[in-house]
Amino acid sequence: MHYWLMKSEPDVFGIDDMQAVGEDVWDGVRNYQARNFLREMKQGDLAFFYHSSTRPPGIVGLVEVVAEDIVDDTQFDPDSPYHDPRSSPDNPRWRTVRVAYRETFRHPITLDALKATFSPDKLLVVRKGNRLSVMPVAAKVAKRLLQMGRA
DNA sequence: GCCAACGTTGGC
DNA sequence: GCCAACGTTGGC
Repeated sequence: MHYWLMKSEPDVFGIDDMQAVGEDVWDGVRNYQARNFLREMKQGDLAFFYHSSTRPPGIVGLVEVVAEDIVDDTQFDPDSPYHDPRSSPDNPRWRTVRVAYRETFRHPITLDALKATFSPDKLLVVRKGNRLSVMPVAAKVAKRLLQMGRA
């Protein structure tokens, strides 16, 4: 079982939306490095839900991977902001996972707290200039994050 | 709203 | 294959 971190803008889709829908396809990722991490995800993996482009940014909850290797249909939708005209249904360029809401942390972990607790080589999201929207989290770090969030 | 960081595109 | 221009992310 592996841990991950996934970013979302609460103005677009936040942890409350995640809780409301219960389950959702994590669509809209259009970065190859992030997609490669999505491809590595397995059913049962847990992902920290991170709010970006908000004040304060930080980890707010937890979701679980419930289905692997899902085609992101928004790539074929001309009306979608995630439309990719160069991807073909025969060979979809963007695949993702389906996730289910698990919990909202009693104590959201702000980016400031993350920076104070973890060095950039331990937790990628605190690295300056990091723009990855999906990234792995080491088990040891994940355990600590769960403690902090649930405290 | 600004701007640093950095991924992508396209001309050559 | 290089690299300048451009677009996007995301913290502040």
